Amino acid sequence: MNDSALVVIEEIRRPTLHEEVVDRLREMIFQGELPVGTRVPERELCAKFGISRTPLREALKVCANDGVITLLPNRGAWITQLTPEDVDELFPIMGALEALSGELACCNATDTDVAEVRALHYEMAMHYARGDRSSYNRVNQMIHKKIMEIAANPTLLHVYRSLAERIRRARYLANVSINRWDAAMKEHEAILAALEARDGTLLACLLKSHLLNKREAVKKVIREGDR
Amino acid sequence: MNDSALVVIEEIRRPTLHEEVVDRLREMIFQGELPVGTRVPERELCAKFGISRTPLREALKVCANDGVITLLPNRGAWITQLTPEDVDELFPIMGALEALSGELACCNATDTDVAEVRALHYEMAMHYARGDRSSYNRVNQMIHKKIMEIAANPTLLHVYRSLAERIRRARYLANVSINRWDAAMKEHEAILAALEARDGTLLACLLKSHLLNKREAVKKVIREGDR
DNA sequence: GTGTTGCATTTTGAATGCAAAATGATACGA
DNA sequence: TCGTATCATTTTGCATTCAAAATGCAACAC
Repeated sequence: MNDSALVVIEEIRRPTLHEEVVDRLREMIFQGELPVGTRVPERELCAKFGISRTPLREALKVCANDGVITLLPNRGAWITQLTPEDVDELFPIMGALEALSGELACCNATDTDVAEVRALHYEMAMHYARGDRSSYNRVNQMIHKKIMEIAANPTLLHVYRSLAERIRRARYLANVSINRWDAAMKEHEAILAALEARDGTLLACLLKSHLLNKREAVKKVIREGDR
Repeated sequence: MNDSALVVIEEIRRPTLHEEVVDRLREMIFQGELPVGTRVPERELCAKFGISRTPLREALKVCANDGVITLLPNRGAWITQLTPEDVDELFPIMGALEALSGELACCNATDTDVAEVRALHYEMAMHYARGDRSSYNRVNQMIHKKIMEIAANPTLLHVYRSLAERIRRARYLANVSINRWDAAMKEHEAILAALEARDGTLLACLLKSHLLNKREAVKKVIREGDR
């Protein structure tokens, strides 16, 4: 057999319906189309997606396992309403994971990686200078995502994502009305410096506290009842 | 209405079939009844459990999301075969989470809590002295579980469990032939001391390295092809 | 008017049915 | 003999169906 040409071809991937539906559900919850604390309109969603109940219900089980949806036996599926206590549980965990991503990133980072983060950092600083919060937030996320990528631990990314998904909307809403922008920007300068210095311990520490600083803002959003 | 008598009654909980099946599958994988790397015999399991395919398949989606099972579209469900790389990804994450549990435990621990851990520690020391590995391992797990409980973060416990599930069998097999028993026992003495001193940072550090010390043993088991 | 009971309707959980895809076996050709 | 093509069989993904449970409402008793 000829093994010269085809070395590594990316596997053809056809997502099954339920996987697709999991993504759609998450997105709809984030967008507020499925408001927190309400019942999932099973029949309606089946119609909207043009599918039967089976794949939708499979997706609901998966989301329930991730905590995004709460399944009340015989009483339907509900969009999980986070409590402030949930947030207090989630943030330290995400903090620990983000800290780990920083540690690992410092071990792995090539000069190119660091340059990429630096570029993103300045792009973000630009939006900060212009007072463009929306773009700032977008690039901000890209930086954290990039650090996770440099950490090169797909499992870590998966775990982090599944936790982050639970507070994604509240976090977004909290970011819209960011009220410690100057402080956050300063923190990001320290984060970049730590990465450039490959100081894993420091970067871990910075990322952790940077995240924890958002906790109260997110709790506030949740207490104010979303919207 | 009379609200004097019924204050808090525990909710009646009837697990749905798919939840039950998730637990059964995990247990069967741990026991080696469903050997790693093999296909899940869907039809056979339905018969064995006396259920139809629907709840079984729902359970498979959930397990797949947790990484215990791998779903190949149109080609069935397979018991995930961990690679040494997977282990290298998993251990740092679990280390970070276990470290967090130590930190939190130091914040929360009452004297009663510490006394309970101390008692477990001595029980474990007893089994160590008698060379009873099986009992040692059992009590060992109880100590780590107790620290997680003291940390009082159910979400943390859930995340940790779902990761631990993936290497549960390999970890168990590695423990059976533990070869650094003396060192592990010493580490546990330091762990107890740190908890008694409520030194969260130290305890975090100890728990993390204690766990990481098991990594190579687990990888060895995996490379040797289970069994 | 308030609260309970019984019944019709809706929703849920799980079994079954069916079409598409994958698998395996056999026949055929180089 | 080795490889390819064809076709029957099995397995999978999803839709549909059905029984059990929950919900909503009206009739009734107090």
